[in-house]
This record gives sequence, structure tokens and C-alpha cells, in this order.
Amino acid sequence: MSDRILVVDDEEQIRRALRRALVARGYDVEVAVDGEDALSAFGTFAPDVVVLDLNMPGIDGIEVTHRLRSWSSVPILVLSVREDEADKVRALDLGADDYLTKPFGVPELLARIRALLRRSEPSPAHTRFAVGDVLIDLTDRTVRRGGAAMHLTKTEWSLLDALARNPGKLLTHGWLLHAVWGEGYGEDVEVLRVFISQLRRKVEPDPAHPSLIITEAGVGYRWAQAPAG
Amino acid sequence: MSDRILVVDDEEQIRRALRRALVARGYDVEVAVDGEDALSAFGTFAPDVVVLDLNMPGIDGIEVTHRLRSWSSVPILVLSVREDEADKVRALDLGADDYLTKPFGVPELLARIRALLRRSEPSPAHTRFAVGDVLIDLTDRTVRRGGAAMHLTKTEWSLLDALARNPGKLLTHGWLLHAVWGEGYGEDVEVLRVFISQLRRKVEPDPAHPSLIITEAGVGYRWAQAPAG
DNA sequence: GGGCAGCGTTCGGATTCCGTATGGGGGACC
DNA sequence: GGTCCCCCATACGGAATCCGAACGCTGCCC
Repeated sequence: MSDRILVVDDEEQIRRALRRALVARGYDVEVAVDGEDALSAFGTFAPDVVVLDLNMPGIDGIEVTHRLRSWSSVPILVLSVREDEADKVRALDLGADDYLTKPFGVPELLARIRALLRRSEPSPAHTRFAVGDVLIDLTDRTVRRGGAAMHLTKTEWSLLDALARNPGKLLTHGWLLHAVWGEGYGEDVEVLRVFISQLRRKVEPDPAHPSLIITEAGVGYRWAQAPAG
Repeated sequence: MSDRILVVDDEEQIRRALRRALVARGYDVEVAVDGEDALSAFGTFAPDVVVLDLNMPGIDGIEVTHRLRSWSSVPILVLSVREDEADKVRALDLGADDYLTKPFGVPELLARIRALLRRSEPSPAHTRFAVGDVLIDLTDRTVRRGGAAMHLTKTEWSLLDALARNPGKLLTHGWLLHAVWGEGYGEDVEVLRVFISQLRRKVEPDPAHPSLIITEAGVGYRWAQAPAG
């Protein structure tokens, strides 16, 4: 049973290239030429991943992301051009999972799709993580490193929780600020940086070279680890 | 014998999707459309896990959690939307075990249900603790330090019991207040502090430097010791 | 090479939160 | 009615936490 991928782009050339590359790779591919087309194709095709161009006439990628997210958690990989940085962030805020900037290489696209598929595979339990000698339990709210219990403050835990419950997903500054500090903390990225730093010190096997909390410059952060036993 | 799951949600679409996914996975599933329905279904169906939407008309998820917890310890998995952060926290305070934010993926739901089932497997019923020269037995309701029996009042016992039966787990102020004082004591953390202090004096090897009852500032307390003997 | 933008880290004052002493009030029991 | 015990409201010194500000670093663009 091969994985199903819905490709949404208004440029004929790109649709053809992506379809060819993905089919060659063994995926089951459907294409849509605009937003409306995408939404109806989504219903009948039930894809495992959506590759979505942002810049389209009519219902654009932002709007498609918004509508899909109101009832589906299908992984969404967003395509944008370098000039549309703001749109990219907006799509991620609305729940897109990752992005690629045009032009991009096919190997990179494939790698990102694999990552998204891997993330949605059933795993033993999305409630515990193990990395090096660090062990995290989301239900007990415990973090141990090498057996010793680490103490996380309320805010640190809230941040860790927000990250770890969305493994692999790129979370924007704005999204994290809202998730941890609630309304009214707008775009105060400084505070976020301070707590990311503190959290890394307590949770990363090697805080100087983060392997768990990955920074995505100009956009946000990403929890890199898949849950484990 | 398959595990029994009660799904409570007022949206027809979600009920159907969850039922299908869970039945396909081999679970025995019953659905309820609102709070009242859920409470009566709980009595006849006796589920091993409850999946409970928070936002419902009439008796909502918070209230259902509250009522279930007054006489059952069935694992409760709460579903909420990201905007209802406060409701989520309240449900956890009242005894819900985990939460998922809508929209979520089916694999993630399955993983969390498995985690809850695993967690509720027959616990060793360990009810004895030894730390330093202090010996605690929850079944006999005795505490000895260096051979001498200590006397605990009713409330102190209740608090000790609530803590020690959840070793390692962070228990919020709200949860503890509800567990020990029942309804109506809302968020009166002051009382809790007084009794924690008294309990420490009787139970901690060195009350000035707690090793058993760990305080989590702004959140709650945690019983740090694993059961022994 | 200089300027700039984004990032990580440290420091410390303001604020919130905590532990504990104290005592009033009420119920149980004699 | 008296005594004892327990609950819990209050007060206050001290500890923990938050988060704004400052600084140095890196990579990028002109």
C-alpha cells in the first residue's frame, strides 16, 4: 500500500515535474490546479500528505491551509517563493507543518515528505521521549537525565509540552508565544529565546549543539525527536 | 477480550470517524452524543478508557470529568481546541489523564490510548515506602520514624494518600484540593500549603529539606519516592 | 570589510509564590 | 461545661520565578 500525495500548484510545469518525481519514487499522486480543486480532491483522494503552493489565483494556499486545518490534521508541506516570506509564516501559523522555498531540489522535497510520513506513523506512545540519557514523560510531567530528576518551571514545561506534542512540525514564534503565554504576548521573540535557551540547558544532551530543539532562523523552532517507547 | 472505549463528542462527523478508526483497531467502542448520554453510557458499558470532548452543549466535558472522577478512576483522554487552554487545565486538575488538541491525527489518538491502557494495567499496589528512618504503610495507615509511631490526622492522611498513590506524577494544586477537600474548595492554595507543611514535619526525614514531597512552584506538588517493599 | 539582522546567553530587579508560626473557632468526648 | 484536638484563616520573611535589557556571536548583503 503506497502513500498518497496530493500536489497543488497552478503551474503546469511544476505539477508535471513533481508528479513524475513522486510517481517514480512509488507514491500514489493526485494533482490539483487551484484551491477549489484541491479541496474537492482532498475529499475523494484522502491523501497522506499535501504539497501545497501558496501563490495561486482564487482560493490561495493560505486559505486552503486554513480550511483543511479546521477538520483535518493531514501533514501539509507548503511551497513558496523567497519573496513571500510573510505568507510562509502565515501558513505555518495556521497549521502547515513545514515549508520549502522555490526553487528547490527534488531530493530535498522527497526527504521532507518522508519526514512528514514518518511522523504520522503509529508509534508506541506519543507521551514519552528518550534521547541520549534524557527521558521525558508528558503525562507525569517528568524529565530525567541519567536517572536524576530535572526540575522544570511552569513556563519551561509549558514550552516543552507545546514543542513535544508536535514532533517534527515547524512551530512559528507567534504560535509558540500564543501556546505558552496566551494572548497579548504578540511577537515578543526575546522572551521566547530566553526560555528556549533555559530549556535546552535542562533537556538537551549537549546544549551547545541542540539536537532536540532545532531553530529555524526567522521562523520558529522544531522538536526534532520522534516519540519512543 | 478487547479493551472498551467510550467516545463522547457532540459532532456527528467526529463520532463516526473515531468509531471507525477504533473499531478497525480491534477496540470495543460505544459512543455518546453529550454529557448526560456519556454518564449513563458509562454505567452500562464500563469502558477502560473515555475519550471526551470538552466543548459540548448541556453537561460539558469539564462537568463529566468532575462527576466521573467522584467515583471512578477510569483513564480520561480529553479533546480540546487550542483556544480553550483554560478548560484543558481545569479538566486536568479535575483528574483527566491526558489531552489532545483538535485537529489531531488518528495515529496519535491511538498511541495515546495505548499509553493510557498500559498505564492503567494492574499496578503492583505498592503501598509501602521507606526513606531514611521513616516507614510509611498506606494500607495499615501507619507511619513510623525510628520505630516510634507517628499520629496523622484524617486530612493529613488523605493528603499523604493522594500524593503517594501517584508516585512521580506532578499533581496540581487544583487536583490535590479536589482529591482531599472535595468540591467547593476551589483554588484555596493556602490551606494546602499549611497541610503540606504539617505533613512534611511528620513524614520527611529532614523537613527543612524535603526529599519526599517536592514542590513545583506555581503548579503543585510531587511525591518523589518510588514505592519499596 | 562594514553594517545589519537574528540568535544565544547572562544578569539581576520586580514580582509572585512558598513555608511556617500563630491563634480563633468548632466539634467530640468526658 | 470543660478540655482536647483538629481545621483552616491570616501574616510575614524568604525563596523561586519571570522577563526586560545588554552583550557577543554568526552569517548575509551591500
